[in-house]
Amino acid sequence: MGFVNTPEYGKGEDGIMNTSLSAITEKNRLTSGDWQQAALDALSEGGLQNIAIEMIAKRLGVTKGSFYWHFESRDALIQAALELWESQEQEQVFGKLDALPDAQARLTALIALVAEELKAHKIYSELLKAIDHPLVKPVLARVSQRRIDYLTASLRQAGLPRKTAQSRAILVYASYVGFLQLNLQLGTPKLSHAEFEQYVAHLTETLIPSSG
Amino acid sequence: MGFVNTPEYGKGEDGIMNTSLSAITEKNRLTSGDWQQAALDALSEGGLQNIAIEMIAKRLGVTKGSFYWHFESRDALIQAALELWESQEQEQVFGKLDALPDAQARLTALIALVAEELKAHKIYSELLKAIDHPLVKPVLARVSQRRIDYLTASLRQAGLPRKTAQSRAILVYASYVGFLQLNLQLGTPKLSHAEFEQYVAHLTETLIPSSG
DNA sequence: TAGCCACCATACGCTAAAGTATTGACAGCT
DNA sequence: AGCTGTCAATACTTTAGCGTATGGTGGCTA
Repeated sequence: MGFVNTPEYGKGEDGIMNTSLSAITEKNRLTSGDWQQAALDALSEGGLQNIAIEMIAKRLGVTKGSFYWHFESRDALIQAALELWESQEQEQVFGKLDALPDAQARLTALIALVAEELKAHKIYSELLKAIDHPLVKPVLARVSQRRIDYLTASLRQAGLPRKTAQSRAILVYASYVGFLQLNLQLGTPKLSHAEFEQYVAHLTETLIPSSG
Repeated sequence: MGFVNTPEYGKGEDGIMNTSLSAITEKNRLTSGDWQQAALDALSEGGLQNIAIEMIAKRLGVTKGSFYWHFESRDALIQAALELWESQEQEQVFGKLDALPDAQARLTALIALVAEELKAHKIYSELLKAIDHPLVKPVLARVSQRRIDYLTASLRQAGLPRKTAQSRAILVYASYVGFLQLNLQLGTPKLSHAEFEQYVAHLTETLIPSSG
């Protein structure tokens, strides 16, 4: 159950004590999990290039010497952090929605979930900008595909025919990605709270099939 | 009418001979316009970080020594290239559409225009990924806002009430941006030609008001 | 034809950031 | 107490890319 179960980045045995994630582990000694979480924090703040070892080291209160004990290279850290994100991702996003049995409720809940906590999607947005990196691309492709598939299934359950559901799922997801880039990254167009609410309402009306 | 009319990057007088753009100017000597165009090419291929002086110099058959005669710095090149792009942009995208008087025809033509030549949007897509750069952000904000405004106006002309048109414009443009990132950059979802056609048709039906 | 000026080459300096080598400290086990 | 393994500090090397300093060449004008 440790975070480092592939032999590439962890040099030690990693046998027992690798269970805590956030909040630096007891006794000031770090685990690779601490580095992964710190890397994700840095990523969400300043993009992939902000995953800089000396900078994260300073933030963790140590130096590079520590880092290169836990990881083989910067790429290894990135890869491990992405794996962590992908798993956290899957729990958080899908875990909440699978509870709802009704497809329409699930779809509107999904939109609300995105609308409410935009900041939680910063990492996805940053990864999108770093898509050129060979380690990022496959992760993002998997996550995006999973989400689109999930959307497609929900739309079908909501009554759309197969082909329509496929196109609609892409449309919904593309509008999500685009809005993320436009509003979160670019800040354009600037929307007041009311305008934002109105946009969300319009989006729901236009793209989510109403019960019928 | 030269490309360098702000005194920052051109050191010479630039008085007369700055008229040609692509296809390196006569006699193997370069103009700042050649550098700008080469920078845009590099940008569309490998992103902003691919605007690397020595690399472009090699591609143009010269060395850095040439570059720093024409420009003060790398940032000056980026800025000049972005200005060039923004003006080219405005002609190409809006020039074609303004010819059509009917709003609906304009909207469907717009979608077709995007669907046909995706590669022409590579630069926009790359700039979106480089949004953190202080020189990129304002340009992209201007361009995006102009397009959204244009969309809003067209949607109003097509019969949508004001508030609806505003939300719809954002929705359409967000779906454009998102699809760009997903398909152009990520390659997900992979669509066959038929599926792509179907998606475009679905998008038109769903988001563009039909004459009535 | 002398010479200036636009354009370019060459060689160098500088910095940020990754990665390496070596040594050190502390904790737990024997 | 002494060993050993785990985690970390320090100092170093390396690389990429921007920027600078300076000198060279070919065409245009006086």
